[in-house]
Amino acid sequence: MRLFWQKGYQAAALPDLLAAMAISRSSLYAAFGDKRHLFIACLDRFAETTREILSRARATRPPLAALRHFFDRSFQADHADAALGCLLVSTVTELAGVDDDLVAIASAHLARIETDFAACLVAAGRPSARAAELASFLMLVNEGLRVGSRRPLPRHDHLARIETAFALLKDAA
Amino acid sequence: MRLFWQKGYQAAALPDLLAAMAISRSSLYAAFGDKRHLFIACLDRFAETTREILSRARATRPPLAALRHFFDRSFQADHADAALGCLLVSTVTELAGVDDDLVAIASAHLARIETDFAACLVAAGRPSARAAELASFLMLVNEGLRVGSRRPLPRHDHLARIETAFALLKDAA
DNA sequence: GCAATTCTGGACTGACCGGTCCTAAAATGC
DNA sequence: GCATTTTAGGACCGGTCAGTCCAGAATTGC
Repeated sequence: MRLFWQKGYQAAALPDLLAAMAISRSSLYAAFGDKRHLFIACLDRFAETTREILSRARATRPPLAALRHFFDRSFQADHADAALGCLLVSTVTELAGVDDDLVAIASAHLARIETDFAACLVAAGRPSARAAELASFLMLVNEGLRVGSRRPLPRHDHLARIETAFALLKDAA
Repeated sequence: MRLFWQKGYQAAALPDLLAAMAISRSSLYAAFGDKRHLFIACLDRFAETTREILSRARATRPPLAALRHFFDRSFQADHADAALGCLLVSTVTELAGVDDDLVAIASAHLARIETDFAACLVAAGRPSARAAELASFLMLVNEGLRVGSRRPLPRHDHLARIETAFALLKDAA
């Protein structure tokens, strides 16, 4: 999963995947069928762990703080995956027009995450229509941040972007 | 350029490119050297035409309306390129970790566009520090919208996202 | 209208891709 | 501890990739 995350679907070659998984070709094909189905399994797993980040944050924080934590977490100094962005977002941009079925899967996962955002906002007292609108905006911010995190910008810029986005959100909410 | 825009760098195969350009292999190699340099030429051209959209809008509109037009334009009903997103954004996500030199080129173009945003905001009376901050936010919105436009969502959702983002921006500005 | 030059088309190459297959090793059941 | 079943390893396959090359067509200069 990490290799797909770093390199994208197309650029992750089978020999690299095998080395990363420390198994042989036939084992991979026996377990997953082909590269594409392995990738789908990675998309599912990525979405699951991503949603867990938010749900775990909600267990220990008020709803809005949990949301903020969700965005901050990826950019913490000790976080090695900060520059990798989001596998789902990268998949959408890499494979749109190339493999639209995979894009549909990734997009559906993003939609579920957006629903989680909305649930968070409802828990924070927003009416459901407004929560949906703001959740859509948060997903927009998420997509933008994940693209931005793959750009060679100073770390401070990334953090400032989150800060500005949440400042605007706070003013409006 | 349109083919790279639709399919991305890796998935745009040379035979497809030749067909789209209606020239032969040797002509392409004589003119551009290789696929990679052709792609760089496309990145430059894309950035140039993108910046012209904003500069032309500024010639006939007040600064903030020009900015809004820049974002609206891509999603107009008659616009065939609406679902293609942004070649620079797609390049960043597709090639980060694969060809970081190309990512640096695309990222530098995005930075120039962000500077154009900031100039717009300064012309609208914002102090330069605030203009830079909001321009960074607009670039975040741009990156998010261009990702989103490659997702199979109803057209209305895309328009609503622009609406929400600008509503938040207006409240804060 | 001829000759020198430039440009074009398409066959060709080596490399690498994803996927298959067969053999050998390991694990399991008894 | 042996026989059977399951799993792993790596050689092998056709296909496609980006890039090269040469012969023939078009263009240019005069």
